[in-house]
Amino acid sequence: MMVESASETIRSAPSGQNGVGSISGQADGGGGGGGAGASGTGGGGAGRDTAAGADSNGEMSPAELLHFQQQQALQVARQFLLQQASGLSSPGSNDSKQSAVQVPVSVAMMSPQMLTPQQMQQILSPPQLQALLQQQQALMLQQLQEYYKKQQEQLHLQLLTQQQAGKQQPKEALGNKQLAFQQQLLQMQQLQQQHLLNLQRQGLVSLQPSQASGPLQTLPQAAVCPTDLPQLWKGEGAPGQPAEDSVKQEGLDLTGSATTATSFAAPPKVSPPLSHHTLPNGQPTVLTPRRDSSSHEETPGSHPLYGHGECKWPGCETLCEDLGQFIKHLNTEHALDDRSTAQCRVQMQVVQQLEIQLAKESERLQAMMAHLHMRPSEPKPFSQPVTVSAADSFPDGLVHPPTSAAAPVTPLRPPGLSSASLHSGGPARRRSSDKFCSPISSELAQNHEFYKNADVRPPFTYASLIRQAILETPDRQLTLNEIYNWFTRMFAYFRRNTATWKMASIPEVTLPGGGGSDKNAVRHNLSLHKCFVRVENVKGAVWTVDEREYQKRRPPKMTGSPTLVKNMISGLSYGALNASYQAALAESSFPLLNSPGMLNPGSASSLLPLSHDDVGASVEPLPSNGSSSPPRLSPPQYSHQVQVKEEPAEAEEDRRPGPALGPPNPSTAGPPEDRDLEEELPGEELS
DNA sequence: GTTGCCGTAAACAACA
DNA sequence: CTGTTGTTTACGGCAA
Repeated sequence: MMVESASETIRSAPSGQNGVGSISGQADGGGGGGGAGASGTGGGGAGRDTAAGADSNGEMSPAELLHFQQQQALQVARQFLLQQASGLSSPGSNDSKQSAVQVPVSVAMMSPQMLTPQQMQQILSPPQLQALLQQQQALMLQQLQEYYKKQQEQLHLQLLTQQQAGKQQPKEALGNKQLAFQQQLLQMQQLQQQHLLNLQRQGLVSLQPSQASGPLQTLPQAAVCPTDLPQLWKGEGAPGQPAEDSVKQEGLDLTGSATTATSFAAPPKVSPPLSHHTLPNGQPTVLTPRRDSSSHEETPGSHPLYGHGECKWPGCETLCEDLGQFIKHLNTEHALDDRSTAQCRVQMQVVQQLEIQLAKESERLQAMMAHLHMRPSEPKPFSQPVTVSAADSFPDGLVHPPTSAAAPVTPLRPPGLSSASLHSGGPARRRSSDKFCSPISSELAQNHEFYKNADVRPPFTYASLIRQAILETPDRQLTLNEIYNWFTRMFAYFRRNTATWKMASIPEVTLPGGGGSDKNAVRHNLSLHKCFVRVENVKGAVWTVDEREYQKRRPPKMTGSPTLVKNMISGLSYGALNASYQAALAESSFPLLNSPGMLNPGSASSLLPLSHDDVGASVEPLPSNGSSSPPRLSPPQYSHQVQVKEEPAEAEEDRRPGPALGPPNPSTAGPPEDRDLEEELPGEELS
């Protein structure tokens, strides 16, 4: 998995698809520099030393040489560890801050300021988290690229030297060297294990049986002990390095014999290719358990590094027909060698960096929420946690369209949106917001730019959006195609899916995440909801909105429970509402809102609709006024105009939109059904 | 556990 | 024949 995700991320990153971009963007700037610098420092230094050593090696006695080389190896490894610990290597935008992180991430993660696991979970949905991780991973990988290469060079140099110089005891030399490395790796492993454990404890990482199969699971207690190492190596299980096998076996099967370290040290060279069944489980250790979640952990016959028929080792996408073949591939191509170990290290760093980043972002989110007076642990925010991207979007309270970052897919969170409303676009989503707290019109107005540029799925239902589209037009009517256009024009999200948008029929580029035809969804909604009325126009058929019907839809909740409405409208609701809205309210000090009348559900509903465009249904009143940014009228004025204009207009227009000839709007007149609304709306509105 | 809403997918028909 | 527009049904997820 990791591999795959990494590679994917990298690929996608450039294309600028994800919102996470925001993060990455930041990271890039600072991170790049930081990372490079760090790597340079560590790797460079080591490299030099190594080189020097190699040169002089020729004249040393075998014994000396060996010793020397061992020292070098240790040094390199130490440097690496050092970097890890100090966070020097970390690239991220946060170098400066990161430097502060001198402790293993795990420790950092545990800092008090951190959100609780639950909170984190709420904030970051698995997919989002994953996306974030992937993004970060990509970044990290890139940034670590240099370091990695240097390390590689060094290692190769060493190897060459060894082979040349120590023909007599090549194996021994190698063995020693490996031993040294292994020891270092062991240390790193320990760090990592601690990490995982910490994460696990925090609930950030849920180790799945299969994933954890490795050390953590099998040898919980041993997690921190050498045993893990083997596994790390085992994965790469090299034909050339049998030791692993044995080691692995030991590690896995024998619960944790501390001896492992030694054990593998001893045999470093022989290798019984693992055939193994063990392999499947073993690998994982290394990295982020989470990522894999997508695939096969559950299947016993699966392997964390194998999925979709291909090897997921970082940078390797070799196709393997079956697990057996894959294992073979794993053992040959990703054996325990310098390259593999280096990759492991890189991966570890990636994970660590991600963890650090996650911690930071979480913290940021918390601060943001605190600032917005939102309850950190929102009532179960929506199943969709927000991508925490970032902070970027925030400071000014204005939308920061991801410009340079290329409108990353991600989610910069629209300033005005509550975390709830944002969702990263997975298939199933809940537009909770449109249920009551967010008036599309104002919301859109506020975040117009944001939605236009950020690939974020708007937190509104299709129905709401369609309605919005229609109401935005002077005539209050649109053809299907115009509606489509509106969607694509207004939302980067739909634009992105243009291909699918066009129609399912066009196989074209079916975006992976994108999925199906939103067009179909639009059509479906138009047909399905009574509130959308098709009118035969001169030009053809156009769609209009039957406001009553539309309101009728949701009100059930609102009207149904006056108390609810009341609450929402009243101060209580404020708390729940968006900070931005609140702010808007405060600013505009909309009289109506404060007026007792607002408490009355009926009045509320009447007002709402008035507000500009969407106001929909429910309790959007709040936002409607102040927030509606588009036309900058003074709140009162604006609202007034709207009211007067819209309501009546709607009533009439809806029924027979403009030129509508034979307005098939039966619904309008229908008194019985609309009672609640009709009674309330008309009267109040007009009044 | 039920219900309602929503999103998605898909089959189909009518029409240009 | 193909593509678009509409309608309808089914299914799953989620929240109340």
